[in-house]
Amino acid sequence: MTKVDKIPEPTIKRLAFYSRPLEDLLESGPPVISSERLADLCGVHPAQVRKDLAYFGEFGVRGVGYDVRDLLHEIKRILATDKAMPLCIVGVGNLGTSLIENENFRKRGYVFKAAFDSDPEKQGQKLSCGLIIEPNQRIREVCRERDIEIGVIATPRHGAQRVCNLLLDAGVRGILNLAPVQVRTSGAFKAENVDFTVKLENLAYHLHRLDESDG
Amino acid sequence: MTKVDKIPEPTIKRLAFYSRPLEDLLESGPPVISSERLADLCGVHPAQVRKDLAYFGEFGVRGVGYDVRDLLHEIKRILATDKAMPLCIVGVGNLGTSLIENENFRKRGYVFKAAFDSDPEKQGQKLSCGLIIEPNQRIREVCRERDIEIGVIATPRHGAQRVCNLLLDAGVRGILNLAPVQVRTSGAFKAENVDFTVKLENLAYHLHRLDESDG
DNA sequence: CTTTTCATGTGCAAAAATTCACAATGTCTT
DNA sequence: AAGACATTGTGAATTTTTGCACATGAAAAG
Repeated sequence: MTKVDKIPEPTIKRLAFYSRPLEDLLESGPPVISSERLADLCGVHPAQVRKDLAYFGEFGVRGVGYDVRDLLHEIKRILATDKAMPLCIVGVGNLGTSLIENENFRKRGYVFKAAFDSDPEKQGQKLSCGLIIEPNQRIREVCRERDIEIGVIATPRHGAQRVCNLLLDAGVRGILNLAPVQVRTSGAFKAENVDFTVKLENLAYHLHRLDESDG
Repeated sequence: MTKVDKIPEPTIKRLAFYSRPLEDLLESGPPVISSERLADLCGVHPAQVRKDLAYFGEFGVRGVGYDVRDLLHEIKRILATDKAMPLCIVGVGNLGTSLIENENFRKRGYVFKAAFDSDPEKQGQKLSCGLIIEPNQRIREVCRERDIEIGVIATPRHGAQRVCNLLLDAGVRGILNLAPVQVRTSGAFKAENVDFTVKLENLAYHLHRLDESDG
């Protein structure tokens, strides 16, 4: 299907970037876009855009550019966001709630099918989306029942690895971890860690560096 | 101060990773750690750890390893998390609230000094941390007054770039953007974008790929 | 005091990712 | 129908990042 076996990881990340402005253009914008313009909208190099897309086929027309509708469709197919993907969340605090209610998740086919929390106070509560908060003990049973594919961890830091293990044991194949630890998975299971503070520390480093080189 | 002028960007990211297990070890664990063990805890290669650290000095003792306390201290100094860093947040929804109340931010010296929202309903409300939600029109005035260094954007997608411009105009030097767009900055200003759905799409791609190669 | 042990720090090689530069190839104009 | 023009797709060059392999140096043991 694809030209090479191994697609670079950064390419996958950028495909998701590319889809954002394409969605806007689809609603209001010219029906065709050049690699130069798309690159500019995403803050990357035009050749990068072309090379990234070329891994998966020849989607463009020389001298013209890429058809916005077609390209978006292709990217969604590649990233498998054209199908519904059942998720569950563990940890229904502020962060968890904001994810469950997040528009962008639903819009891309990510549907929360279950919510868990270890706090007995919260268990049994009904969320705005209709889900009932279940105790962590039921992770295994419920995930198998509802064919959950991806587990989202929004617990405090110290519970995260334990929850991760529970989820993998429950047949979940991927983990999105928002607790500030690197959770570890074995074998074919994949975990993505999102850590806001890492990004902040990055900013702080660069700001601080500027100060030093100035003074 | 440092051995080379240009420190690789991935190195900075990893320094933040390294600090996580070090904080745990500081509380309960051996006072010394080898690059091998630290690498293992962070899921990277041991030589990578050594090389990353070596950019900033010789922190280890040959034949022994790194003193946990010293190393953590050095990393915090490098990342400038040893000083308080004044933040503001724009967009006090679920996500915004969860950030303001986030323990890890405070623990690393990131203090929210102002909160803004464009919704008149929210303006004037008092948050649990004591801050009063201000209208976006006051961003310029308040940020200058309180010497805000970094602005966190937790608005819906479409307002993000406008808010970013407001913040930069208000003298903020870095942006942490949590809306699913790439916000653009000019000159010395730096923006970090955090997009959960990008990570999910990454997971989805890999899961889907496994399916295909199986069947 | 010498030897052994162990893990760091680092020059160098390999791998990965990015960018360049241009041939290929489509559309538009006349 | 032919030439001008624009933009893709891609091999080659460059840059960046990672990993190897070993000399180096500190501590512990004999």
